[in-house]
Amino acid sequence: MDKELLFKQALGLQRERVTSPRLGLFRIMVRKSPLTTATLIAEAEKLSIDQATCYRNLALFRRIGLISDIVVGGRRMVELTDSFGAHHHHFSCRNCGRLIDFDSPSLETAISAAAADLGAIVSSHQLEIIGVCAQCRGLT
Amino acid sequence: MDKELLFKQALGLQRERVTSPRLGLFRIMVRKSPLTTATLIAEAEKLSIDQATCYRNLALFRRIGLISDIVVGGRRMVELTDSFGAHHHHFSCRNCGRLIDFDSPSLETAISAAAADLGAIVSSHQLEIIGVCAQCRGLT
DNA sequence: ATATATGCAAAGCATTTGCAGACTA
DNA sequence: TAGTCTGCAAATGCTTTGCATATAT
Repeated sequence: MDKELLFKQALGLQRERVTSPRLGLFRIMVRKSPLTTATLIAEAEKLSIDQATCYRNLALFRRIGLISDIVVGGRRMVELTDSFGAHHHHFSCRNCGRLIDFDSPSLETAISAAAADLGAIVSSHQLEIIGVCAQCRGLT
Repeated sequence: MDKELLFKQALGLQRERVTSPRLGLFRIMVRKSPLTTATLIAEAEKLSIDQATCYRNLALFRRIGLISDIVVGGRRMVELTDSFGAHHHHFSCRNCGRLIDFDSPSLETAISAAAADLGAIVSSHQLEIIGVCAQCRGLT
């Protein structure tokens, strides 16, 4: 369950090298996922990691399934896949912009059922709900 | 139920003008939604609509809720919102790249329930399932 | 008639690429 | 050591903006 170990193993399995910039980028992501490329690049710069290296490794991480691209609250972001955290979905508040992670077993069931209806096999899925959060509704 | 009429009304309600480039862009979208900005710009060019006009109107359409940004099959796209078609979700086949629209009442129920658990009100939601389609599985 | 939208061209960001040196396995 | 990865800098691509003219209401 050690994320960095999983990360190194994932690279190893693909015959990809474990380098210090790669580890640095991964740590930033663990800390900030989901994040924009701009944020990643800004954080990476503090560690003297070049932006070309950021983009090259984003492509690599994507290729080997470590991250996925999502749109939350209308902004493009990159997020570590479920391998590095509990599976979850996003609720995005259109009033305060807050992002809330959540999960629901019955939702998962419904998703599997929908895919089964199509005769398809699911490898992953992502859901975003946009609305107004409890706090903004004054329920808190 | 005439889409163009709805479109004109939506603009009118916001005190936005109905212009020929706007109508042209809308028609392209009705025909190709979901599409990439690159596709939109390419189609628009055939109608002598400038790319600056594309971007300015994409921003407008987004602002008044006519389109939304999604990521399908790892590609950023723009899609007409439910006002202009039946509500649906996307299934994207990782093998053949095919995009299948689907909807499922029990899924909708599960989504509402999940939001209710958060104390939130839903204004919209979007789901993408990635997997292998029936045809690629040889079930067809 | 008046305010807004458009096309064109230029500016501003974001992303990718070429290359020589640094580093992993 | 051999082959890959990195930083740097330049190139490319995507999106936004300024301005004079055209257009919708």
